[in-house]
Amino acid sequence: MSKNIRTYSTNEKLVEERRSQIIRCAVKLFNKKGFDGTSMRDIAHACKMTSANIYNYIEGKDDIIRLIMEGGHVRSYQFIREANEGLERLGVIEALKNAISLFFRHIDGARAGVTFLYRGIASFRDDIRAQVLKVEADETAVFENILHKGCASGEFEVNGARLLADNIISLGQMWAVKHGMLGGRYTIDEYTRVQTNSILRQIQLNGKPDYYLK
Amino acid sequence: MSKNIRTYSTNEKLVEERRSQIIRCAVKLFNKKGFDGTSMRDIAHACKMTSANIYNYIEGKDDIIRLIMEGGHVRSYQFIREANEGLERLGVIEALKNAISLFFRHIDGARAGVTFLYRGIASFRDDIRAQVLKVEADETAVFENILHKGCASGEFEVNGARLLADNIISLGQMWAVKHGMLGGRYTIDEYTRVQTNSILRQIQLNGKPDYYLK
Amino acid sequence: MSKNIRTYSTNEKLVEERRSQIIRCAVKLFNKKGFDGTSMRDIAHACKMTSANIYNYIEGKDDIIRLIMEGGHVRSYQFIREANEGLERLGVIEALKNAISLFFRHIDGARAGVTFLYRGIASFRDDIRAQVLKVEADETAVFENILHKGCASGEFEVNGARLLADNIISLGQMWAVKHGMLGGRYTIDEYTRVQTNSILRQIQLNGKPDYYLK
Amino acid sequence: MSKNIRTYSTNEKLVEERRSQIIRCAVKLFNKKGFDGTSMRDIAHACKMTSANIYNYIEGKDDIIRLIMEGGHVRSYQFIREANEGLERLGVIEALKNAISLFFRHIDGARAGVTFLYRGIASFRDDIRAQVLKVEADETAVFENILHKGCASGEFEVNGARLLADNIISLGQMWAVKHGMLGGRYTIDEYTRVQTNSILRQIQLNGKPDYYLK
DNA sequence: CATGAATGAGGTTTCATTCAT
DNA sequence: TATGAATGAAACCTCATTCAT
Repeated sequence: MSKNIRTYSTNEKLVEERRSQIIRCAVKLFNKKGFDGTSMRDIAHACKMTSANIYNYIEGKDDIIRLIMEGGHVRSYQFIREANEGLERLGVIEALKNAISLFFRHIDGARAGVTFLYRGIASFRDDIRAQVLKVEADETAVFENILHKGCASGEFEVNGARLLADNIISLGQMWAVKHGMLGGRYTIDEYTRVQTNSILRQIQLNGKPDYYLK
Repeated sequence: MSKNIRTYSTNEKLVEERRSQIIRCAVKLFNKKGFDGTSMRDIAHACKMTSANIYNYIEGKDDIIRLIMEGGHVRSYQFIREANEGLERLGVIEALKNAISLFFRHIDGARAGVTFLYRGIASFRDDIRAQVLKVEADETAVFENILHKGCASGEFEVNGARLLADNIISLGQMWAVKHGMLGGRYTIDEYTRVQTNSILRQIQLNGKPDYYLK
Repeated sequence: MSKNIRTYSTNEKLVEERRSQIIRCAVKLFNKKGFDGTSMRDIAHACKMTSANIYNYIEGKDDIIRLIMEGGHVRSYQFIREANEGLERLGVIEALKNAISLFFRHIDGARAGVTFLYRGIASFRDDIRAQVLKVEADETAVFENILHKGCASGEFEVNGARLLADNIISLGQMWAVKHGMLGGRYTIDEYTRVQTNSILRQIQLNGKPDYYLK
Repeated sequence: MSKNIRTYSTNEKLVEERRSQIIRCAVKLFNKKGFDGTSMRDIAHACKMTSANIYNYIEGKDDIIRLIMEGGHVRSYQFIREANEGLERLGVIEALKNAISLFFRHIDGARAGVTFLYRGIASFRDDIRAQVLKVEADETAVFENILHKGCASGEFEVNGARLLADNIISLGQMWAVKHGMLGGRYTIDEYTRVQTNSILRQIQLNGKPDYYLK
């Protein structure tokens, strides 16, 4: 439970439960109608509470953004941890494939939140925006790191590791943001496989162009 | 001038001028605070009119979205025309490079509008959303078409032409949406060159992996 | 309580109470300054609510017209029922006198509402206007019916029953609309008696011109 | 031309012409949408002027009410003059019939204006309302006067001459206000004849109940 | 004389939030 | 803990009116 948001309840369990209820409903509505286009009444209605009651669990509408963000960050850092762990365990090629898979699955599990953060970021308050960007940078660093390591070992040949890392992140976000279109054509696993192939092609494994493709 | 939006002015020149003024200011504000988070007063203040006067040139706030969209579409279809023209004139590889370059420059010339449309699309009214998606689909088709042609002639080897086309579009949008970050690291020309290389690598020109890279 | 108008309150009693409060104040203001000349703030001020709170009980300003109308219609149909009942019980002459008396008292009990509806009718939305006219037609039919019956039985001699019925209705409305002038000269009972005499004189009871006058 | 309303024009002819144009259009709109529901733009549009230009001929929107009223008064006093003249020339019965006929035709010739004044009167400024009521009182006095004279000479037997006079006025106004309904059933001449008969029946010409009916 | 552009004031309505219960 | 009533502030938009041309 975020300790930084005022509560009138002392029952942590309940606070947790209500907040997740609020966030779940709010995110959906925000994605449909925008943050300012969604009223507290809308949210209250969607999560079967009264709007007055919502204020027992958050201080104000803006807190919902923070909660969504924090939820996303927990997942993000879990992804980062697991990906880095993989890098220790596996060779760079496998580590990259592993990281991509983890990342895309992480995104897929939080599509609504990712979409909201991605779309809304420009209009968030400065401190919130900074935090979101920080996490995105940390995620990007995971990939950049793997790419650098691959280059150092001669296994990859990349020019512009940072940008390729950015691209990978964007492909993930694209899955969330454009899911309306993509979701009809691919499952997350197919999407992961095809995009992984494309990425691997870009790291220019001369002479062994296809062995890594399943 | 969009003939479909009510005006109380009869001076076409002025209407054009005021509308572009309105749009220019509005887009910036929308990107900063979101559509619903931006008030007509904000816009009026930004473009040094009274909010009452704005209503001499548009019917309502929603029209601003339409105007932004229409402006974007004119540019989009110009890109489509030029890219298709290139495809007739040039070989597929050059045609692809040409299309990418045109597309990225098109995006760069309308970054604010693209960002707004891209971010806000989910919350637009159905008819507007449909139009925006239609144009995006037409843009995507340009790339898909080139890729198919290259595959047919044996010059490309792509699996998943449609998705690669989607990716290219997304890379363009990324330049607009993440310009805050990317703009500091690359000029549009550098960005174009690096991404073009990455894309070309993905079309798997076996045996001639680098001749096309400048 | 009108079930067709949106409320954010769940307390029916309160809704009833607030709505009647709103209507009572609104009608007075409408008659003084016209519908469009009266602002929601005016109304709110008059009934000691905030204008925002009014919207907990009605959907919009137009609903006030509907509520006024519906209140009037309940009374109108009560008059119609009672008058028709009288026609079954009494001879035509007594039935006519009874109906006039009932009608005038009905009008007197809702003077403000009648005045508003009568004056404003031309500018109401089509559906509302149609309803008001329908009720007025039903009221007129009551008198026309009595007059026809009297003619059939030979007790009355009227040429133009329908117009005489219209006239009776108008005399009633006149009591409401011109009450500023008439109210100083007559009580409703006096007004009723004098007008009843005039009406009875018009039905031409040959040979017995005065026996029915008290 | 009303000398009391500011003009920027010195061409009396033009002022007269423009004002009558304005009034003619405004009255129609007022009756359809109410005074406050009609915008200057509406009026300007209806009389093919610009709203700015209207202000060359009147000081403000309220002046239109005054102009309508003044136009009506000219006609009213013409009616009063002619009716009184008739009373000198004719016997009371003929004078009454003459006055009714004149009055109804007067109303018919200015239906829109009468309707507007009748409906709007309650919301006019005090001085305007006073003037309208004054004229109505003068009109009423014409009939009251005839009725008194007829009673004095023994030709009439009326109890409540003033109220009967009021009724006659109301019947005339009814022709204007309810013309939508009545106009379909009667011409003004038929309406006049039937109502005249009804009125004459009320003055109780014992023994000669019908000789005056055509 | 007539016009089009412009605006301050004010209209209706919504909303985030509070508070007594 | 949860609720329903209430509200100040602000949103979009319209209008009567002015003024330079």
